[in-house]
Amino acid sequence: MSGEIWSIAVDAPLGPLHYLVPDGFDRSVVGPGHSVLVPLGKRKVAGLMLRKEPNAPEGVKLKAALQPIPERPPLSATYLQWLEWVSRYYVYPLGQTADLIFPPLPKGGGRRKSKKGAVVKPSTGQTDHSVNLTETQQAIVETISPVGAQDKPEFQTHLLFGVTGSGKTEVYMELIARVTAAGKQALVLVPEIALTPQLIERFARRFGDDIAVIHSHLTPREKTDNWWAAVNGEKSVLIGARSALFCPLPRLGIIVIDEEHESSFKQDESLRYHARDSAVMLAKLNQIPIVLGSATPSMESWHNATSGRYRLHRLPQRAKATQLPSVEVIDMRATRDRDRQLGSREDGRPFWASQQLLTAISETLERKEQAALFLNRRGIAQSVVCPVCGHSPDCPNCAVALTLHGRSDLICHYCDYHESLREHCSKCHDGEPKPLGLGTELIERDLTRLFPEARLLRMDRDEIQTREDLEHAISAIENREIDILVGTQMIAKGLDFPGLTTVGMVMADVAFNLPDFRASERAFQLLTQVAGRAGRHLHDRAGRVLLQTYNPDHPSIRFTLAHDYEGFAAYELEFRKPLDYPPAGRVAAIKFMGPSHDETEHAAFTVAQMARKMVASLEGKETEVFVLGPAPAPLAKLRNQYRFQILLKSHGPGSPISSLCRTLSESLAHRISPKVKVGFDIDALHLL
DNA sequence: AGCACGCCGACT
DNA sequence: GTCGGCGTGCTC
Repeated sequence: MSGEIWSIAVDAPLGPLHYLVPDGFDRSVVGPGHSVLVPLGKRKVAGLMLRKEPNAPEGVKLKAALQPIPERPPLSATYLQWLEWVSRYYVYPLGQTADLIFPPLPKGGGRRKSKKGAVVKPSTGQTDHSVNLTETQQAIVETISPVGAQDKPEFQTHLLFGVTGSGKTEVYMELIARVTAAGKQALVLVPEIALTPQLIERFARRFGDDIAVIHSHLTPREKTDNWWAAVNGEKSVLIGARSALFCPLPRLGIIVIDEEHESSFKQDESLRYHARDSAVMLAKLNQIPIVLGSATPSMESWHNATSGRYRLHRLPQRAKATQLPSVEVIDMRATRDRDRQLGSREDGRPFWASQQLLTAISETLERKEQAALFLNRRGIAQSVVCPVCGHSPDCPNCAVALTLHGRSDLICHYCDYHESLREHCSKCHDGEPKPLGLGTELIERDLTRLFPEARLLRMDRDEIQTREDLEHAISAIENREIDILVGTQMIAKGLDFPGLTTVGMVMADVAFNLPDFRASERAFQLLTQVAGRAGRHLHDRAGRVLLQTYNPDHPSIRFTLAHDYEGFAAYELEFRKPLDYPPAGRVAAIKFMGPSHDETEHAAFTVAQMARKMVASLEGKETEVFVLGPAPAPLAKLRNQYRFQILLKSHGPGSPISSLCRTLSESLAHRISPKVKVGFDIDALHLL
């Protein structure tokens, strides 16, 4: 059989393989970026054609490609190049990386009684094209995308820095309008949790049904329909969570990443890509602008913006005439000491609540406004502890304590293992286990007692499990059917309720007491975000935010109090620099997972040794790289899998770590037990 | 990742 | 005897 030899990326954890594309193949479907079905061993898998090769590697008998895959549209050279970058940089097989770019189902297959074309519920009234930008907003739009520039666009990363309510979305929409008017498409990525009906409705008011939406709560069919609507150019605006980045848009003209600091843009399994960073590369390859927006930019983006790599745009204050909320710090050490002196709390006040917080809630209720209490932990108690022997029941599958829910349900927050709380300690059979710590459920229970007349709603993963749950909750709050809201992260992000004027952070310490170098950054972001929920629609006065903490002097608290992001960033960057933490240096984690503790640990030691040897041989030639560990992962055991990790840290910029990991992954094949799974986490977000 | 092959234990 | 467990090895 005669034909051309092509290297083809196959859907398997392998590098590209060579295949014969027979002469009889339809020439119109042969070329880089086209998908073909190829034989691999005894099975048939999808393959992506990369390039024509002059000859086959020695000692292999070429197989012939079987047939084209019409359900997979051909990828442009740009998307192909981008996929190759993603695959190389994040050290993940190209064929499996490429698999993410195609829809979950074939086009139109299994046609159902679906509302044809109704990709987005058309918004109620008319679309509203009236534009009322402030002068600052207008100036920013002009700088990023002057009228007419859509025809000769240039690559530039813009950081749009502005507090909640400063009007970032208006800027996005005006930029997008210019791009779509020029016949191009816009990609908008938002964190999954922020992809609310309200947000979609906002875009729908401006762009009508020229919108496609992709998020994880769609059925595969809906996802496929939206995917095609964007890929065949029917829709000009694609709004989606992280994975929408992999939707190959034919006329991409601008990318927007809202809340760019959100850690959910990083996928933390299989292909561990960062959607923001990968999007910047996609924009660069397309030579188009990309806009990152945040009220609390990541240290990486802030560093890039202040060093001139990105262009910084400030939206100074709230666009409407509302004030920033007033933030008060409540030193819980004083509350605790007073409680101890009194011996007991005769007023029935729960240990987690200061008098100031309870008073603020009462006042809010009297004004018929809404209050929200935030705590980043579900359940009644963090754990239960035996007062006699100190034992806490822990999960048999994971290395964590069980969390108390309700009266007597002990639940593992990682694998969902359940057991009942025994009356007596299962270890010493003597003491009666007592709850330790607190969670949203306890707060709700105490509030029910303290404010019996108030209507309470708890929003956390136990209560809100589906998108419908979320929508119901949101509309209940909007319709003022709720007086006090208690919740986790879920209520901190993107929600905007006119009646919400008072926000309490029950224990700010939960965020920054984690032993991770990003803990301060995350705490500052969270505190600022939570604070931003209060009084967004008040005109006569400021909303009120109360932060309860045992560390009132912590920098995250101090700078939140002063609404001073830039001060915080300067402080934080100065702290990281001497330690080579990002953005001063780069980090990566090599993760090991296996059913046997010893084998997993051994594999990690073997790879660490290989890495050290490689680093030594690079000495002087490249940027310095440090190999740390291996050490047990923060969650040393998860779902009966033991976990170890090696950390790599490099001094200065550049990406020697990624290429080091690539070399490692190629030479690692037969040197460690096949039972141990190895994953590379380039630019890892969670080190500890 | 699949899917083979292959070498051991325990079942009608 | 052979059915089936999963260790090991390969896929152009």
